[in-house]
Amino acid sequence: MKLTTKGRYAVTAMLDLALHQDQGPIALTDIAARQDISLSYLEQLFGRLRRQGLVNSIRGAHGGYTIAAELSTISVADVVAAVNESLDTTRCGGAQNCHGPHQQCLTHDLWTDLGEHIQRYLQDISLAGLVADHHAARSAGSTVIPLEMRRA
Amino acid sequence: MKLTTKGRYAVTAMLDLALHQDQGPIALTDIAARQDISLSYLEQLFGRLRRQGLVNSIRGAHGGYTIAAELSTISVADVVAAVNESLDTTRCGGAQNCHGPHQQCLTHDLWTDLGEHIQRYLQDISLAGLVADHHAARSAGSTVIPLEMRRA
DNA sequence: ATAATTCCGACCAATTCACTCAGGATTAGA
DNA sequence: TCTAATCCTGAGTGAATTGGTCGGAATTAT
Repeated sequence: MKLTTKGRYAVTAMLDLALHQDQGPIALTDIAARQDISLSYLEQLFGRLRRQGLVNSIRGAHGGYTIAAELSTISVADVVAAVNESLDTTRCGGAQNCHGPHQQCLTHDLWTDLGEHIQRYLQDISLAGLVADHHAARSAGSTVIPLEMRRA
Repeated sequence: MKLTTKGRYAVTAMLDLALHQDQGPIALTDIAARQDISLSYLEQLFGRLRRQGLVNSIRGAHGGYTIAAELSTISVADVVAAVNESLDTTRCGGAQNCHGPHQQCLTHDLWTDLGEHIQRYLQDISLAGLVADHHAARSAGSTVIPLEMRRA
């Protein structure tokens, strides 16, 4: 589970798509404009998202992308994994390279445990959850200012 | 909190150092041989660890490195942070770049929350804990074979 | 003196990130 | 049928990072 801005771009774009999915297929140019991400880069990311089955594409004029499943069934972990493609975790596949006095095995366990920890964390957050959070923040913003926004 | 093999090398080396600290200053050549890490690379890593105050160095013949504090007070997070040096987290420092409809703010919170999550996880694991785990695994190995080792 | 070390800085190949560019394929609408 | 919008593909690019290598200087025990 690699954590870079690449994954964050993908999640941001998927969230944008989820928030506008009632308007039919959404073109990448719209997402690029709203989220300030380069169109060509979005095309790369959505190529992977499509190949992983997270989105459907409609080509041609008035085409665009739609989300391919229920928002509650797509987790942030799915999106990140889709664009990263090689969650090689520890590059010491299995028991390999854990020679001699088992010292490398110990840190090996440490990192794999951490990896699973992160995986679980991101697996428990679905697009539906992000959408709900967003709407809650928006509606709360009109009456009560959320804690996180008071400082800024 | 960046998670690469660089941090894992550092933690592995620090654990090796902790396991041999009763033998006085440990030379990097020893750690390099035991852990199969390039000596020059270890020199880079220990340069940072020293500048961060995690280890002490003794120069000259029979020199080497010692751990600069109680093993229980040094966490894995400390070691990883020491060699990574720039935990820029989100590169959108604070409220910057979170414009318009707060959509970027939402994913921003998501990633900062995750970062804190990982930070807490690694902060709770000390070198003393790793050493204890290692000794537990070793002593258990002499009588009962641990589950992870039955397959290999 | 000599050998063992830490230190330091330069350099390097491979990879990844974030992005650009050019163009082809497909389709709705005029 | 033409045109514009859009997806799709692949190639290339500059900057940064990783994981080193190399050469040599400084320090110190023997």
